[in-house]
Amino acid sequence: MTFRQDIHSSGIPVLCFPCEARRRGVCGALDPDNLVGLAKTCSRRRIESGMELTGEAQNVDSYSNVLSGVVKLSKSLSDGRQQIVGLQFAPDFLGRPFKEESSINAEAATAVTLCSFPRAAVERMMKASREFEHRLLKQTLNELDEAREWMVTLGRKTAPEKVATFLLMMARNIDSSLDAASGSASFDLPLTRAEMSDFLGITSETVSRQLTRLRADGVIRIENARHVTVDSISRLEKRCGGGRERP
Amino acid sequence: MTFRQDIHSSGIPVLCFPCEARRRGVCGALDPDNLVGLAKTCSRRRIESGMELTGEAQNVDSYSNVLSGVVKLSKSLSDGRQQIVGLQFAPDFLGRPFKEESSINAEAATAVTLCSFPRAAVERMMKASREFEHRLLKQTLNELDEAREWMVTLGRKTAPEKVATFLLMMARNIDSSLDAASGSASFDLPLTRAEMSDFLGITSETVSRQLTRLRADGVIRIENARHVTVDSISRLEKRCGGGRERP
DNA sequence: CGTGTCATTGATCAGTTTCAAGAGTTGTGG
DNA sequence: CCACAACTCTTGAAACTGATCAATGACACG
Repeated sequence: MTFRQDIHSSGIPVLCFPCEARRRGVCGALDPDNLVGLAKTCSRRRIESGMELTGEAQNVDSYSNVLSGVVKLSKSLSDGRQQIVGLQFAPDFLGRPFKEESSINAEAATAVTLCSFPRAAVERMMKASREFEHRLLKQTLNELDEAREWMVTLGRKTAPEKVATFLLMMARNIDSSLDAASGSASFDLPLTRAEMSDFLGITSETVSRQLTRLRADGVIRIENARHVTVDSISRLEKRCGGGRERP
Repeated sequence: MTFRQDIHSSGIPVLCFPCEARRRGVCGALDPDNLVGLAKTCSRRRIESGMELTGEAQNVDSYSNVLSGVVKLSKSLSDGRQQIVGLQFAPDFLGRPFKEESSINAEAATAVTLCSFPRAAVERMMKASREFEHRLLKQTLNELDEAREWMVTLGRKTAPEKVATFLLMMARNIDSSLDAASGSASFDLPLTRAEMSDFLGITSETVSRQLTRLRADGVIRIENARHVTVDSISRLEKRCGGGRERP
């Protein structure tokens, strides 16, 4: 893979200049020098939906930034039962530092663009830039918060609430309609019914039934099984089963 | 709270010398100078079972190391449903850095000893010692792994498997019998049936029934509702519903 | 225009919850 | 030291939610 390594007048590699990971991701931690060093080793890859990025119990030889698309992280039991334990959107950092092998499965849920770095380069960067490690810590803490939030959904919510919670999460993460605070959202689901069921800890039939119910109740519109429109986010929120304690 | 601030010949505060957090926790990151600085601000506290350490949506004004006992982290929905999202054992670091207020509830599940530091002191230490932040990152990554592992239990395991998985986790964390690899374990449950149910996403009645079943099947012995003995860990493992993919 | 994958819908079934009652424990005060 | 109160735990029966099994429908692709 070849790309221009010209240095922009600001000292930032052209490849990195428009990159989301520089603004909001871990690369924002790097000064131009470090960024140039890392950019030399990186490779941009487009990955088709359904491709496996890292298998469970597989060696980790690279880390990546998610530049577009959705990556699903999953774990499975030996009898085939599967649980999706997280979704990553741009500009999340993908990979588990400080461990020889991954304990989770990473797979492209949609078409995905990654900016990948060899393991060694990331480890060098982690040593070189304190801010880099700091950002990693912050992202990890956020992921931990999200994981725990999801544990409440998995352990304590009913099937209708689970599906509503998922839709709300999607509306907040990948709403393609421009009007942010308009109270409505419209988006393509990045997951199949079966994947949603693995995320929510229910069956795909139940997911389907609950979506049908939400449509019948006028909470959502389903254009073509993949595309969903939520006219009133607040109505959807009411179906998520109450948030934090103390109103 | 007063304590001797004498400096041991090694330069390590006497209070810290025997401390588990120095050997395996975040304090191990600190050189004697930093350790002395931090020790000046710390206070050792004994907390009775059931006391709340940090409420949801409450300001975080201190961080702690868990020195003994078990701390339970939970989240709850507005209608009272509760989910325990993690347990912390010695010498875990307790608290959520970089956030004004906690989004989870921390409560002493058993009697607990803490070594608490004012927020500012920890933040100073995080700036002063790179290794300190590094250890925090490592612990956070481990907690994330554990949270995701638990998501599989919550989302994809049956009630019998959930209870077995919980017992196995306890056997590994707080086995009081000395013989480590003997294949047996004996311990006091740190949680009531109701708390176990909130951890496992089932009802306390179901927990009770499953424990009864495990006892009837000879997998565990129940001495007094709180104390459990597992004679064969491997038999217990078989009831956890299969671990990782690919045997 | 098959063929295969994914989604919907229906009917039945099983596991878990709910409701209810009783058995064990623990602590308190007479 | 015993009796009573307050819990926690166990057990049973009925009710329900969500799973399973099965058939059909929708859509994309060769």
